[in-house]
Amino acid sequence: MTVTLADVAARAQVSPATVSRVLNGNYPVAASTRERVLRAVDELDYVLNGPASALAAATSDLVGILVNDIADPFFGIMASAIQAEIGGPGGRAGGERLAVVCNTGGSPERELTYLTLLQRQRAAAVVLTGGAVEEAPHAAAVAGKLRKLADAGTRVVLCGRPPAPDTRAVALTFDNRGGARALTDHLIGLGHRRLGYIAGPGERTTTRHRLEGHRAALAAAGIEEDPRHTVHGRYDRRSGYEATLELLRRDPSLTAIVAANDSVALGACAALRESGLRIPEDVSVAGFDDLPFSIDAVPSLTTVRLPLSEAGARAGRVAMGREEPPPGGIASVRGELMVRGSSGVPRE
Amino acid sequence: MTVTLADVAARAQVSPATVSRVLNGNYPVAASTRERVLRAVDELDYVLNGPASALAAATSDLVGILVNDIADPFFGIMASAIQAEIGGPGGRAGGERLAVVCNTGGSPERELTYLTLLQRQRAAAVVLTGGAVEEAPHAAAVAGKLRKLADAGTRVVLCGRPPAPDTRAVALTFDNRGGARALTDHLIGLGHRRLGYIAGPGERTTTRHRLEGHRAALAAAGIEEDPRHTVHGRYDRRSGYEATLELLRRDPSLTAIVAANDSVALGACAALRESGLRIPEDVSVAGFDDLPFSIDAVPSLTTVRLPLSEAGARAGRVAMGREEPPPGGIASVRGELMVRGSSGVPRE
DNA sequence: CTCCTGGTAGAAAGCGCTTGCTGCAACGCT
DNA sequence: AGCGTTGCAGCAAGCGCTTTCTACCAGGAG
Repeated sequence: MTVTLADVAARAQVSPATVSRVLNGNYPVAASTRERVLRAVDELDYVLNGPASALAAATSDLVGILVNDIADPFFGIMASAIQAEIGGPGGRAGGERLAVVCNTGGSPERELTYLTLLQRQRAAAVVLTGGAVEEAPHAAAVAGKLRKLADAGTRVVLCGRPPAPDTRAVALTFDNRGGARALTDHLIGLGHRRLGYIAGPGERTTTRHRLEGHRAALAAAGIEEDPRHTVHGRYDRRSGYEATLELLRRDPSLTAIVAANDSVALGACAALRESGLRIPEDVSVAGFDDLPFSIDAVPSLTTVRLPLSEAGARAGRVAMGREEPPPGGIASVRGELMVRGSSGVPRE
Repeated sequence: MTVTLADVAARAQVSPATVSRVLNGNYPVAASTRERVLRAVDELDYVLNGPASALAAATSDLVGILVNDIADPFFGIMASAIQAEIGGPGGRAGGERLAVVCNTGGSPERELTYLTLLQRQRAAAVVLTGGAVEEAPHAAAVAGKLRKLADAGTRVVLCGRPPAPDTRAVALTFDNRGGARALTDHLIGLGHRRLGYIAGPGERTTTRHRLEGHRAALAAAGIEEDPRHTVHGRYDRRSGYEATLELLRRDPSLTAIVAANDSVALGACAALRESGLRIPEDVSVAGFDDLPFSIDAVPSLTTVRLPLSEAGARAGRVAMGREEPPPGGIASVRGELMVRGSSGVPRE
């Protein structure tokens, strides 16, 4: 039923070996022969059998991209950039690779299972994006998998994710701590003293790093930290909305709210507005990531811009072996403070 | 180096066939034997070789999801929903399938190449999302591929995409025309007579359908169409911004702007605001899709809600053969008009 | 005119898994 | 007791491709 290499070979009057070589182009084949083969391929509408090829060659052209939440533009933008470099079809690289993005939904188990699935497929490379879960057993399990993948020849790259020790994985990490520090410094510089902080899920590295940066800024300014001023939630709008109401309940005198990311910040804005508070006159708001919609918020969001596309592209190139990994396999990518309309001098 | 089925078999003192059957669970194996095998698998840390298995079984557990732009939440949300149903790891289905999303970037060639790649991998199913390109040769090429995929046993589902005749592909189509009609009807009902329309790229089905709905509403209200009132652009914020300035230049007396989608609408809002026009007092704005951020716009966006998640989930189930396809293989999914703050009675 | 070399093509041995078929106990029936 | 069942396990033949090794053909050198 389906056309095989042998069929093409028969039609072109050559051996299967020759057809394979023409298709892979890694062995000298006379021009006339090549042409004949190519014609046969065309006439028969032959499509290579990926699994068979992967089995025989012991490698596949699959590249996995793991993301925590594909519905979140943060990951969408990164995935898009990574994938553009991987090649996928149309990428600049000649070798067509199937860049596939896998949605872990932030679940450690899923992450592991996807890694296994990718290992099973003998993926050529794997890029893990976004923060990791810090729970020890899981971190160890992931590290183990990554090590095995690397052993099997799969290139592993972490993008926007902290380095994984002892894994030979290249890490392009975002300087969340530094970005958060700069952001809160900015707010403090404006005169704010009572700042609420809406953090992400407690077990994620991203959450911890941003929170640490925030606290470092407070400490540096001699502002004592009030435990009531920090609330944990998810990385979404809804969470920001609810957390803001909670913060306001705990301390109505807050003059600024720092959110874990832009989506959360948007939710915070909505909650403030509904509470009759003006932004930034009554309360300043700050986000993180600088996703495209942040500039359209009213007022536009003060935030920390993360070079998602650039980092993704670089990760993609490294994964393809088209760019040298950074020295030591680790690079820290800095964010840039974007001061916009949502932050201002506090009232009183 | 790597552990194979045979190694596991040796360790468990059974034949490779038995190990395979334990792993696939589609053949009776005595409990004691099964347990022994499972233990060996565990001890050896065995990982099935996907390609080999796919080759032997002539099917793989790959499911492809094609999207036009993975950085766009419209697709992210759908992909997420589809994938949750496909299973991926953690899905409700037992059989672990690797749901992979492929980013075509809206390019017809890439779409085709991805389809070939998926065909090459002998994918179990393929879900194509979003509008299609209408150019005849390309449409034919895609239809041909889909037919071949179907012939090879791959289930093909279209989600938010018009039916592909003669392809046996199941289509869950959004009623873009109806939604657009309702939206413009709403605006006309408020008293608007001079409406600008920012359309998407001309060659996409989505663009055409939404535009048709809009025009149908105008015609029904006896409003003559002014060619100056329609501008084409891309489906992004930037495009909305520029198109709005252009519309305003062409006819400063417009009282409403209907955008191809929410992102475009956001851009339109920004342009209006910068032009010193109030929304909706001076100009009403309407979007399409009802993406999460639409409600956070100020004022919140009047738009047409498309059940992205629901449709995606359904598409995923159909792709898995877990739900009956709609009668005739085609279902039209309706949108719901969401009237919010960005639309109001025109001035004067 | 033979020998060697460089350039191509073919033969064939797998890659690791699935599965149809066969084999063989143990069992229950008449 | 004899024989058909039933339940499980193994054998072995591929699945379609890659790749090593061998074979061959020219042509130039000796």
